[in-house]
Amino acid sequence: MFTDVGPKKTSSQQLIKEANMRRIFALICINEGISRAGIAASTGLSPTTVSTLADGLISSGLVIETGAGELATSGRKPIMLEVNPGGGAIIAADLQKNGYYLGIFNLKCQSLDEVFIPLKDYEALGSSIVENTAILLEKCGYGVDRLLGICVGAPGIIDRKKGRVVSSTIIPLETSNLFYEKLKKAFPDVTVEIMNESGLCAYAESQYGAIGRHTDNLLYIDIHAGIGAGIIINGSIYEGSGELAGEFGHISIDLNGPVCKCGSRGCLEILASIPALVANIESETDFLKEHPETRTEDEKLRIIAMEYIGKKRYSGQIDKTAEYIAYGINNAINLINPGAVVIGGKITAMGSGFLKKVVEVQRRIGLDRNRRTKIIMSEFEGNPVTAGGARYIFNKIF
Amino acid sequence: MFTDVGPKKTSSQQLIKEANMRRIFALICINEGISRAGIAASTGLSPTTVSTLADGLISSGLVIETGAGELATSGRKPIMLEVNPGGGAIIAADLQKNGYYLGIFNLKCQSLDEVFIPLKDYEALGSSIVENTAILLEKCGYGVDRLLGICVGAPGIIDRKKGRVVSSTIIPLETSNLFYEKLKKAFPDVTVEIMNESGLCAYAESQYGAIGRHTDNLLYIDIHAGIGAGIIINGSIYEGSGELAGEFGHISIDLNGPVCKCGSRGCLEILASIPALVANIESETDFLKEHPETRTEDEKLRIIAMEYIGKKRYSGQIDKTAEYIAYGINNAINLINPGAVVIGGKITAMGSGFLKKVVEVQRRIGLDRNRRTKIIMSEFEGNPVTAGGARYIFNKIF
DNA sequence: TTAATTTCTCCAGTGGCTTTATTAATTGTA
DNA sequence: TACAATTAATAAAGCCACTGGAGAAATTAA
Repeated sequence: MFTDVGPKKTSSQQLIKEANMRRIFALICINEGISRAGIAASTGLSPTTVSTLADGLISSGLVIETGAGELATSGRKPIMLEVNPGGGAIIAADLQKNGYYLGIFNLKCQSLDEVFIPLKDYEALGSSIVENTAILLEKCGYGVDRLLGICVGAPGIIDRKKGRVVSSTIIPLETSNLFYEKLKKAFPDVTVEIMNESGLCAYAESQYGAIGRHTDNLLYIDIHAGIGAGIIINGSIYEGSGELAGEFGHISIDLNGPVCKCGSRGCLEILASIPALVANIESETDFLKEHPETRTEDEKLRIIAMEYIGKKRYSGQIDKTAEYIAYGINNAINLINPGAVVIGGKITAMGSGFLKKVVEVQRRIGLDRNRRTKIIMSEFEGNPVTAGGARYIFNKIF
Repeated sequence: MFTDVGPKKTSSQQLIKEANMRRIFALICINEGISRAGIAASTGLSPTTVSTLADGLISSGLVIETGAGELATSGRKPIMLEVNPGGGAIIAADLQKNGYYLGIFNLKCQSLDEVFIPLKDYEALGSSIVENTAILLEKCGYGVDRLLGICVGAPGIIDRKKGRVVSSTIIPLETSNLFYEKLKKAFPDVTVEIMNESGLCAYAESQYGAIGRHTDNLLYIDIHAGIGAGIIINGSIYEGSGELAGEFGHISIDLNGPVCKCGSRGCLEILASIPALVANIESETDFLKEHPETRTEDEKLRIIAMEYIGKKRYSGQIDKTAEYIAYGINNAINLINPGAVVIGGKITAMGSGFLKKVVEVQRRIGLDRNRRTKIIMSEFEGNPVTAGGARYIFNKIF
């Protein structure tokens, strides 16, 4: 996007120009409405340079002039520059058990639309995304040439270099599934990334979250059937040396605890996942007697949450889960000392009572100095996977 | 060091020049003996530019020509460029209980000398370092103007911005101790950094270690009276949002375990530190009967290690310690998935038998895919704190 | 209408990099 | 020994992104 500006130049000069262009564009992104003069003052670049580069951004369609801005004192009114929302579109997918969400975002990373596409056969994932990307683009008035990137968020272990889901307990995606290649082939000039969903949630929190925005290092804990984590280090998604970081569910907090399928004992996943919580409640309370009908886990969770929030029922089991999670979080804080820990996933159905218990336990067992880390529940509006994915693509390009 | 090259220039061009100079210098550092032509081929810069910048490096004393190099085919022999070891000196301190080590390193980060300075009164730390820095510089033939930086490695919690040791159980350094200010005042043009010792050990392993060199993410576990950790993420020392990362000792692996002074239960520090190991052996074996004389912990550890390595005694307690550490390491691997975990500190006295047990347990309890992380014992020759500190300063400057 | 002020643009100049050409040094061969 | 071939390093000329100052454009206040 930034490389087709002007004729061939010597590499280093081109580099400078591109870097300055990025700086200017970033400023325009952050400040909704800023003048050329404002950019010059803020960057230290000369007004001349800013004018030249801004004109380049305008002619490439990324930026538009939005008329005269207000000025406190006298003088010529500034011409305000803003990101051109229609200048480009980003597509983000969120793979689920029986299909996927597909969202379209404008250049301001605002969600324009999001649909759920049911999938019977995951073999067809690639071609399905290709089709529905075209549909969404058309629906929102974008030509295919305006597509900037596609991000696919998936549960499980990702091999980003090969663009594959290596293993996942949730979606039936074989290692051999070539949906990444299909996307690259259909949209050759476009950035395509496969990312772990927890990482994208973490990224969404770190970019948009009221708390997350203010820290460089953040841990997002995703509690559902499994327990995963997304880690933000120095503002970027951290994936570890083998793209395996964030296996929060297999942190052990009880080496004498129950045996986990991973070979260890007392893992959080076996103690504090949603299935573990439901199983505890079923075996220790009258839940099954009161609700004898066969139900899905989601339905059970809904009932449990309702009765917990309304009548404080099952608080023994839920508090216990909170304690386990607090031990896990405290271990993570001791190791990586993030500025914030965000709890997300289905467990958020339990509401603030659950969070309160987690915080209470962590404050009790944590070192004094580690109590500064904020522990909150995700309050993200919309789908954090697609929002994080779109933002990730955006920041990768610009 | 790089800023006084030539007259005033426009900012962006100056930036490019400096960046290219750094690139060239880095290449000369890595390749012992490289020609201007070789640099041009390797960087993609033009021969002319390389010549100009190399001349700048030579005239600033950082680089020297070391005569003609060998050439396979015919043609003019290249003039080899190398780092000028005498071009600068770096001083690194390693604070201990009763004094500190002070090492001097040349521009190739090679250790020239290292001395132990006993200290009765820690109030005098700053002036003592100033004095002994001058002595070491003179001893090695450096003028004071050749000093590039000083790194002080300290146990405990560091506030790097203020240059203070915030809390340490090992050395009696009050928060009010102004040794950082003293150093800055005595050597105003010089980079001065206070760093956590575990972080510096980790850095030394990641820069020089046979295994550590090959991974971007590394965990160094320092087991002595406490258990700390140094974390390398993307090749840099990671300190967390509050400079508190690496509190490995307070990771809990048994929420029903013994109460720790931190308020939690089953922390590694209370289960697997050197004092814990010695206490276990004293209470569960005949150690005290056989060695009734009062001894220091270090002496006890020496005896235990000797008998463990020679006669496999105390292997019950030592294996248990290894198991605890393995659980801690496995938790860390699950969370941050480093390429390597290096075990250091006094526990290394136990030799390869201890390491073997740690690896065995981690391999048993770890996820298949997490068994790829290498777990090794530190085999660093010399003092990793000063070596890591010197290297840290070097990489910060260049 | 004029002065003052602020925004934006045009023009000449600076400096770091590149390309092309030249000089320097070495090997191989007649 | 002379000379071509080859590689390394330097010199000269030109390119281009940025800067600073002059000036045009637009707006407010007097």
